[in-house]
Amino acid sequence: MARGATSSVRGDDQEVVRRQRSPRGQGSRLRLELIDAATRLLEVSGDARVLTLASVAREVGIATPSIYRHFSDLGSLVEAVVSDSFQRLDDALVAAMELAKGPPGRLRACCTAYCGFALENPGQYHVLFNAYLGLDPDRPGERPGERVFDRLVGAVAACTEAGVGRQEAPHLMAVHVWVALHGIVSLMTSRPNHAWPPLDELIEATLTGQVGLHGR
Amino acid sequence: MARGATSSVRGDDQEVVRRQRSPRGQGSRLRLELIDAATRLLEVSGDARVLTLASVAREVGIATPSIYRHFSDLGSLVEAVVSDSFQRLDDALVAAMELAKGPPGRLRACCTAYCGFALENPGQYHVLFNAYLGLDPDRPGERPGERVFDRLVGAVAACTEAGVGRQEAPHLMAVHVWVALHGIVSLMTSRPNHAWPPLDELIEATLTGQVGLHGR
DNA sequence: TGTACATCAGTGAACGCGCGTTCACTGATGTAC
DNA sequence: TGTACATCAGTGAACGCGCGTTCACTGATGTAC
Repeated sequence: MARGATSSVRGDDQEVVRRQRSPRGQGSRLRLELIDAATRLLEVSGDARVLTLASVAREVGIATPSIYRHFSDLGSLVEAVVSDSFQRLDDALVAAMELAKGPPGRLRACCTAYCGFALENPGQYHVLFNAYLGLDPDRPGERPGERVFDRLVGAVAACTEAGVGRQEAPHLMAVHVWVALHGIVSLMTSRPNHAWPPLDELIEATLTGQVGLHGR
Repeated sequence: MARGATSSVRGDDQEVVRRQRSPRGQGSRLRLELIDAATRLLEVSGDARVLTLASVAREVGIATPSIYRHFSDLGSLVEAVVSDSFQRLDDALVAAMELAKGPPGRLRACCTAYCGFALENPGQYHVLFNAYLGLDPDRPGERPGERVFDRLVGAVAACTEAGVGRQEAPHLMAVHVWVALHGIVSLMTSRPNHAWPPLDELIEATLTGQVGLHGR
């Protein structure tokens, strides 16, 4: 029986030592490893409600109770994962926009990066934007992902200010773009067998139809 | 201890007899009750993976093993619920279109009914269209909800044939409309605190931008 | 009309499993003296 | 330089719970004779 042993063997023949203990001052290393492991598991399941402390511990290679040193419960671990994921999504949008030129180019880059993140990390994206995050809907200011939406508003507004595209309320046009992008990535993920047009055509149709952008 | 008793009392003072047994030939009544109960529970959770046989049995008021008389496992119960829900969504679309006049009116009615179903039954809608239905993505022809999409294609095609709206491939325009509608209802459900424009404006913006329909 | 019997719809008890949570603990390592 | 000790990072055992699944069963009711 491998239980209680200090090492185990994985199917791929790689010996996995039961995770080396962090050196003295660096107990918070495990914290980061826990977030990483939970992120990987959520990427597979796409829902925080099926995540268990036991599975996270297994993924990291520690005993389940060790998690309590770093997180008071599963909820706060998930919270950490979610805020981390939102940050990486936002970073991806900012990085993509920095590389692009001109307001329409930056809006296009923003949309492409948004879809890219969602399609490369469908599970994480689903955790971030599905309805069952376990948020308190009554808590005021409880609007996770609002910063991401604001990037979109900013990118649309820059077009409007530059006289490119339709001269309508940027906030409203951004809503139209957001729902379209969300619909694109959600359905492409959940219906992979559907006959989808190429992603950039879907994005372009959205920008044309909702912001009045034309051509690339 | 109430366990094993033949009745229990609900909080609302209503005595609930532990469900009356079906008369002889009508054992399949429980089958329908199970589907109903599972539908209610899925409406709350929005994910088939957190549904349990025990919770369904509790909801109906029977012993858990009784479910096995009607469904071999949780999966086949969920399958029944899903196919039932898809049917009701499709029925809703057809009914709405029958009441409307003219191709653009029928397309609008179809979109409105689609969103109506999703916003009135967000949990069910989420079960139907999220990625984690547990479908085998490799099984050919495994495209649940395709019939619903085809309604949209038909409604768009009718407009095109009548010379209303943009003269482009109906199938492609229907894809654009579908992703937009899905995005609208998914995000409105998951971000109820967001400052959403009225639903019909969102739908109208989609029909204008993607099908070239103007005015109501 | 009466009765034995088959069938039907559903139950109760039991089992093993994975989980969350608690508790006292271990054992390596840095540090004070 | 040596050593006692505190601290830090993480463990193992135990518990109760809800779950899925099995099994032999119960008891009402329709039916054959």
